[in-house]
Amino acid sequence: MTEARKPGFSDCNNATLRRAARSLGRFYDDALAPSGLKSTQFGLIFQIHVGNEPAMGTIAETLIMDLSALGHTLKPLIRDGYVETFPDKDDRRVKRVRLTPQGEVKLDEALELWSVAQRRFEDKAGAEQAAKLRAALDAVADLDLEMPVAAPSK
Amino acid sequence: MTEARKPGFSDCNNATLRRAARSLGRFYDDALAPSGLKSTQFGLIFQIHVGNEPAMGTIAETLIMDLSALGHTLKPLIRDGYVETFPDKDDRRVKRVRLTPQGEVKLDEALELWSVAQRRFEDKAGAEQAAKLRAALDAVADLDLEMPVAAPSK
DNA sequence: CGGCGAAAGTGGCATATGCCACTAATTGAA
DNA sequence: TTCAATTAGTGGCATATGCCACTTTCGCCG
Repeated sequence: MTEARKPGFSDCNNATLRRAARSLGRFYDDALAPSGLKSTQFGLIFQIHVGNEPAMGTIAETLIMDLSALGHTLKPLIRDGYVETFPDKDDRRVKRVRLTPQGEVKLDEALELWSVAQRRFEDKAGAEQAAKLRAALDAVADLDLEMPVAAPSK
Repeated sequence: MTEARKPGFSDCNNATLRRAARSLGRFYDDALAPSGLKSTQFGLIFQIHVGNEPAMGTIAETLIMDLSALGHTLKPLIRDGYVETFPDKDDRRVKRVRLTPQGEVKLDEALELWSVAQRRFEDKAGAEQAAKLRAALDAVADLDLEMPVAAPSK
């Protein structure tokens, strides 16, 4: 095969996804910059806001992220006073999370900025296209891709 | 408005994209684990491989990533002997990148693993759907979203 | 009731990414 | 030729994410 027919890099779903994520991430980050929040922090704060004082594990599951990663990501937000945690009443292993009043204020502030970016994106990409893209992404995120276990052994 | 009608979090294109990226990233990472490479490193190595001893700036542009981020990401690969850099003949500011023989070997090894994951993904998601998704993601990545400058001042 | 295995987090370590301030090399214009 | 503006990278600093090894709690079973 000629040099041109390698397995095809741009065919990698993951690479393509990450590339787009970097691109879009910068755009939303720029838009949110005035609030001092990164687009990831905004997303996390929003999730906490809509959740009912969610447990860390619940948030991690919803956002499909590693629990420890969530813990790390939460730190700067706690440090800056936007978020606070408290132990679950019935299960001391569980740590619940909620926004502080300042966190709520900051969220409102960020939402303003976010909606501008969101609107601009939808304008450029087409609201319908955007909706389809999100649906496709959600479908991908929820796929059960687990590689079949080599040998179920026994 | 009722609690149910907030601007809609899952409507955030960026958040949805990141969530999917985390999900898919883990899948590809798992698949590539035996090679010792992360999916991101694999993508980067592949890009270097197909490029013609590309300059760092060129790679960064292609992958839509920050130049400094690329530099950081390259370090472990250089440390492990998969990649090496050398100054451009005509412009000493430019640093070109290429795979070492070991890097080529590692790439081949990773490609085997990658194709298994890729195939599995396409099976689950549908090759056609996957192709459409990649096209949509590329379109998003290449959108010119720059926020219109507030005031061109002077 | 004692102990074992599961569940939920934490901390440490490593990579992924960005931004900013700086340095080195070039280029273009006076 | 000389110097200001531009271009390509580097290093430092901070967040984003993951995995792994533990520690603390629970839940359950004998």
